[in-house]
Amino acid sequence: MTVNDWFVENQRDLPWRREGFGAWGILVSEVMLQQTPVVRVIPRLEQWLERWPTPAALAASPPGEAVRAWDRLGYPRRALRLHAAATAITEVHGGVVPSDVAQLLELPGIGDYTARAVAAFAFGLRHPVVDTNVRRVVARAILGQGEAAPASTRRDLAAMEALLPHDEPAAKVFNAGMMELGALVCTARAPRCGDCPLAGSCAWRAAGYPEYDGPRSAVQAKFEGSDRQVRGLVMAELRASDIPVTRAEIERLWPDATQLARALASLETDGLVVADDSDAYLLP
DNA sequence: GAGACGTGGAG
DNA sequence: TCTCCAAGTCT
Repeated sequence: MTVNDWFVENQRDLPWRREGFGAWGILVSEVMLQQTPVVRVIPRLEQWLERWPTPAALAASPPGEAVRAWDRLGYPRRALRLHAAATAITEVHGGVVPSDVAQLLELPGIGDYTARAVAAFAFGLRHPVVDTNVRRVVARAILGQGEAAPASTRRDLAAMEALLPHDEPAAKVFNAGMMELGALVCTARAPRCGDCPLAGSCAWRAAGYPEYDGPRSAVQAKFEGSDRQVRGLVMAELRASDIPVTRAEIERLWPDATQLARALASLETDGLVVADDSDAYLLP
């Protein structure tokens, strides 16, 4: 069976796939989905779009409100960048999400994946879309490897380009289908090869599922005790407060004063936190 | 290219 | 309990 046929039959009913969802909604969904599971994105996305149905609406709110509404999706710099992207769309593109990949890449927080995802899914343009799912499916089905090598934009885009149907609508379905296949069937942990439309032609399966022996991506640093954890605690405190939080209150969040100061300073550098004139802290 | 950057669910 | 992983981006 082809990936496209499989997708038409087996795709999930996700909000951003609904007819007429809109480029802005798709852009927001793609940013929220960066490193964050679908199930956690859906409720937050719907609240977000109800409050900010257009880029101009978001741009008209303070950036801190975007950070607050981001809630616990993680990587709150994404919220700040999404706000900055909304501002750029409003001021530079007349409030209309651009369809051009190069223009999308100019927007804060929009990288190689998201730019092409928006161009392909919101505008139906034929661009290879490569995320972690696609890289894994290609690694297995085409290259015969159990895992994808560390990401390489040039190589990954070329590999997907070679597989992409020439026809524009078919290309859009194929992009979505490869991602969906990786998300539902060709999963990282325990792939369900019995349900895979590519089982008959899969190079990895044909080779007897050899163990992956290539270069591996770096293992994510331990979270417990990290600056990331401290930053997360500070941000949760600020999100929960309508008024500036005093330095003393923040210092109660973490026993290591040096590490806390470092985390707080990095949050200020990122623009996620602002200090007022009485050494209290708040969202921008 | 390596490393930083949140959060929470699954096995 | 602990490791892995989830539609990446930026420096």
